[in-house]
Amino acid sequence: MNEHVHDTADLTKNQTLVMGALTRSKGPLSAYTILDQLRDNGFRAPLQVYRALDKLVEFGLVHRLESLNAFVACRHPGCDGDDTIAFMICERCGQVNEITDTALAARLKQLAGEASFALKKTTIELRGLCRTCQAA
Amino acid sequence: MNEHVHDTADLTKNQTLVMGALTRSKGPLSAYTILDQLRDNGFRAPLQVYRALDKLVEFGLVHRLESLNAFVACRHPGCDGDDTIAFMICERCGQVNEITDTALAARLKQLAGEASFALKKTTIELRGLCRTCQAA
DNA sequence: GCAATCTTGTAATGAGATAACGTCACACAC
DNA sequence: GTGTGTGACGTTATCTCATTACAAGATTGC
Repeated sequence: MNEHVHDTADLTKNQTLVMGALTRSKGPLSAYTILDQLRDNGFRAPLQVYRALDKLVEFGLVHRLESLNAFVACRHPGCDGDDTIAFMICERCGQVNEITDTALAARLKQLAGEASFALKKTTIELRGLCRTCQAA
Repeated sequence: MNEHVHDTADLTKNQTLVMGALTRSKGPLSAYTILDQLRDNGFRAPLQVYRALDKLVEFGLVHRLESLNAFVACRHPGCDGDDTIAFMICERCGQVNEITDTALAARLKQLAGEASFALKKTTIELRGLCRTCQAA
């Protein structure tokens, strides 16, 4: 199986529907919000959404935001398999900005190394106000 | 009200009980686990725990781990009000290591600044295996 | 005393996630 | 083409996490 699929061609029907909902959305969506949006497409139970989300996250097409219990479509321009992604989440408009930074990733890796910690997954989520929302 | 209380003297009864449960624990606890542990002390409803936790987090005595939906007592040696804390969470034994690093905090602050993002709260959680658990 | 405020207790409910079951469709060996 | 394995799908029930809403005490200041 491909390590980092960015091709929506080989997605299943449910995965395509969930991916579509996330892509259409301007911000992150909860699994239950997705479920509601897809009721007309035959979705009836949370598990249908969660199963699709699991796969999409595995493919790297979708990210999970731990601090929101929600999911976003990957908008990272050159999503080159980097798994150290920082998210800037605006608490007012809900927009999410995806950032990768080599210095940041390197420092985290070094800190883990110093503690002899075998790093598997990194979660970095910044909460605050985006540029446009600070005016209001 | 004090910005960063590290004195358990002025806690209410419920806050003291919840703090005690977290301090006794080797790892993070969920709100409902705390509830179960405090049933003998008169706790009957989740809200009693959540209210205490809210305050303890506000005081800086307790941290919330977003990726676990759980809480840990602050073990940071010189907890000097730094709000950029990274957690290393062992997925095997559940132990949590608290880390502050000025380089890391500075880089995040800079990234936020470059995006004109008004940073309010930072969540950094590293999942993996601690030194001792890698042997097994 | 008495009002203002904070903490508490309780019940009910909302929101997020998974377990356990069975079915279906497809690929591939034989 | 029959059998078998595998992966996706559907449904129900259940579990965990968190909050809303309302009432009752407790504490402080005047």
